[in-house]
Amino acid sequence: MTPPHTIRIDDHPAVSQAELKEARALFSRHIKSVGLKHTTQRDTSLETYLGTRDHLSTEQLLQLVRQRDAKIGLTTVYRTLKLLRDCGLASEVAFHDGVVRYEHQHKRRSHHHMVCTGCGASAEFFSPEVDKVEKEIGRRFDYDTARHTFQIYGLCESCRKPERATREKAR
Amino acid sequence: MTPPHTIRIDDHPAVSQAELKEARALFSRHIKSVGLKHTTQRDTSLETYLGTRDHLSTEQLLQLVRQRDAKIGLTTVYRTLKLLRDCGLASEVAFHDGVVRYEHQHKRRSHHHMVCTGCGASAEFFSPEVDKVEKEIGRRFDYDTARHTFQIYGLCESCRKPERATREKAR
DNA sequence: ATTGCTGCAAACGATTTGCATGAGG
DNA sequence: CCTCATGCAAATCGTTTGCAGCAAT
Repeated sequence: MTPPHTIRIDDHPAVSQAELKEARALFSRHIKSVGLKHTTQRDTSLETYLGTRDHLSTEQLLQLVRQRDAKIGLTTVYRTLKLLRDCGLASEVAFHDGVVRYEHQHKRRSHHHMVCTGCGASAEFFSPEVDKVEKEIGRRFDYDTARHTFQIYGLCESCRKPERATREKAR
Repeated sequence: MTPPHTIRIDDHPAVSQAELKEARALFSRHIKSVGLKHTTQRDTSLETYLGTRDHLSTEQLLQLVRQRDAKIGLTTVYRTLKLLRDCGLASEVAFHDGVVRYEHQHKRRSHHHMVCTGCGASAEFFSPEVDKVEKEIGRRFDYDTARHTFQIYGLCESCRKPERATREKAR
C-alpha cells in the first residue's frame, strides 16, 4: 500500500543548484572511496532521487527512474538506494506497513512524521523538544546516538468522518 | 537477528495476580465479543505471553509457547498475537530489522526505546515531553492520535569500544 | 450439529543473492 | 584486461492464506 497523498508543512524549496552539485560530489566521493564505479544507471537513479521529495519506496523510485530509462532493473535501484543511504544522502524510514521508504537526509533538519492509519497520508513536523530528548537520553544511557525515528499514528480529519469508504481495515 | 539482551530502567514487577486476572478477563471478553472461541492453544499463548517482558517476536513467543505445548503451530501464535493486539493487551513495535515485535500494552505507561545498532540491545525510557508532543501535534493537524513510536538508534557503550567483535555490519 | 480453530503446506510481498554477460577505468 | 555493475531468475524471510480434519459451543 502506498500513501495516496502526502501532506507536509514547513515546505522547503526543491533542491537548489548548489545543493545538487554538493549531493553529486558527495555521491562520487563515496563511490570512489569504496572502490566502486560510476555508471549511467547510478547517475540516473541519483538524479531521479534528487528530484523527489517526501518518502518514497524503492518501487516508487523505480517507476520514476524508468521514466528516464525504461530498462533499469529493480535490483539496481535497491542497490543504489543503499548507496545513497551509506553516503548520507538518504535515510530509511519504516512506517508500520512493512515497506522501507527513503527520504532526503543531507543537511536536512531533523523531523518527524504524523501518519494516518486510515488513508496512509503522512505529514512531517519539526520538534526541537524531541531532538533534545534524543541527546538527553543518549547521555543518560551512555549511547552514542546517531538518529531517531518518531512517528505518531492516528486518524486524519477526513478518515475520521462518519466511517468513510476510504478507510481500510487497520492492519 | 534477535537482541542478545535487553537493558531496561524503571523496571516494573512481573504482572501481578490482579493484573493477570484482568488480562484474562479482557481477552475472554474480546474473544466472545467477536464471536470467536476459547481454545487451549489460545490460553497457552496468552498465559505464556503474560509471563514475558520486553519486546518479543512471534518466533520467540512460539519457542516459549512450545515449552508448554510442543505441538502448537507458528500460525496459531501469529493469529493469537493479533488478537492480543486487538484487545489491547499487546502492541506491535517495529525496530529497523523487518521483524515485528510485541510488547505489553495493557495499562502500561507510554514509553520509548533506545536501540543499539551494534548489538541490538534495547532499553526503554519514559518521557513525558514526548507524550506531550503527541497531543500537541495531533491538535495542530487535527488528527485523532492513537499512539506513537519513538526510537533512538545509536551505539551502546560496549559496542563503541575499540571495534569489538560483537559489532556486526550495521545493516 | 454448527461453526470456528488448528496446523500444515502453499502463497505472498519485499528484499537479497547468484550468476552470466556487459560496461568502466 | 581486469574488476565491478547489471539485470534476470532464483532464493530468503517474515508473514498470511487455503484447506481438510478437529474441537468448542
